[in-house]
Amino acid sequence: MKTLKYRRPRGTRDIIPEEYELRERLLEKVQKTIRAYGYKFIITPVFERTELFIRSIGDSTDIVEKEMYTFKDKKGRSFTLRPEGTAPVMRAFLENGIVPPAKLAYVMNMFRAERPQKGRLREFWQVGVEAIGVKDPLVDAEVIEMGYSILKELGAEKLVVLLNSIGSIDERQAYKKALLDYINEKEQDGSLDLCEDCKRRKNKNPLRILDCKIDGPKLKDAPSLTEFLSPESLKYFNEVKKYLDRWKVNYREEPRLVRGLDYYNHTAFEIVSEKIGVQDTLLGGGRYDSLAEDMGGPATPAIGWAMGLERIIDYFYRIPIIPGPFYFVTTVNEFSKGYAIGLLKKIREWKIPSDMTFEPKSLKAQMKIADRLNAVKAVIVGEDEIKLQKVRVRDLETGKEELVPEKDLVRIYEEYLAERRKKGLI
RNA sequence: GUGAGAGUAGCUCAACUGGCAGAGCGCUGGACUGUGGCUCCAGUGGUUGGGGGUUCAAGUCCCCUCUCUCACCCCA
Repeated sequence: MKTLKYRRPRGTRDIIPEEYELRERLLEKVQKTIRAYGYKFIITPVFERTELFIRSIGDSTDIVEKEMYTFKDKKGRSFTLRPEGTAPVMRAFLENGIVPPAKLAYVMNMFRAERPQKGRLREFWQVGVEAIGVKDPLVDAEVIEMGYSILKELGAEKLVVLLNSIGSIDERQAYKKALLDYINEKEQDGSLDLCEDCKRRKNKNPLRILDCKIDGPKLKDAPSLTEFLSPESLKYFNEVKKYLDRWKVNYREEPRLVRGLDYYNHTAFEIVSEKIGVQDTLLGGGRYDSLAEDMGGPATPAIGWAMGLERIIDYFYRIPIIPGPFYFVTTVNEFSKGYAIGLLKKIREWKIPSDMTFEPKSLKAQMKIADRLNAVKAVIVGEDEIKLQKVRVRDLETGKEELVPEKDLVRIYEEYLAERRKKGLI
């Protein structure tokens, strides 16, 4: 390849027409469903005060420690390209005085400076929902069920909801301490030697040690998080499951499922597809009842999830054929071309997608372009047609031609639309 | 951030142990002077990702760098 001067930054993607079209369709479907559950869409700024993310996500999380795109403005204030949507949406909810209960949804791009791999980019798009202001097992179940339904509608296969309750912050704190005590004790009597990763996890996120491929199995008789949940937490969790059963959501309890971000409590979940590779989480979320208060707002319970658009697109969507102009106007010489540009303008005033070539080209070459663009009809304007005050309309699929007066172009277009509608193609 | 593999025409990929950079598809034109898709013919196409080194000679070997892929960490 010729060496270009500029290439896109690592881990980013250009959304070229094929993928753009595909996204539009996919998002249309997703947004329709989300609205059916009573959500309203919002957009927040791409960057926020760095502090917002550090305080809400947690300063010892990977996101904050090594993945944020942070920069300073001219006055030395620190800003960060959003690495996730929940904190900004909650901030917007509070700042705009939106009245709870509120169901907010978004389609926004996120930025994390990770090493890219399949299904993991530095700039990526998420569809997310946040149900703010209600604490009831029904909401938890509804949010999860909606995510599950959306993925199913999109054609994702072998879906499983992984479900857990990580308790209140206090309960989790108590458990963390018990787990660490247990581990420290075993390390001291020499019966346990943690791997390098887990030594690091001890300080950062000890709950993850249970999930470690090396050390996890060694901790079979460690205390379990469930033992530390209060009767209320357990009851709440059981009710969530009850509703999920009722709505026939395929879930599996996953006691080792924990959330990386600090603001989560109680219900935590992921939806994975067992059909795809290592990055199999299509959607992840949980409850975060203390976030609003942490940000200086009134105590407001909330729950939500985010879904990675690229992962869906990569695995479940095929490239669609992009529709071209409806009419492609072709000419045979300079005279007919002069006539045709007038006709083209008229067609466009009728708001019918249309185009033609301006460079002098043979009719054959023009037809070829029409075909390549996926045009529906070629409109041939030749001297014979002009003499008859008509145009020749050639159907590019069937090859059938008809000689009609100009204004029939509107009728032909409308008939085509009606036909497509009848077939449910629009 | 750690580890491994890869990068050759617009795209998909060839080129034996270092020895003239190729094919298919695409694109342009023609066969068919006003008719696309099928077929046939011709043409177009490259600093072999970039930089440096070894060598008579480097796509091929060595070093650096960029990007992609896979895995780890972690996550959507």
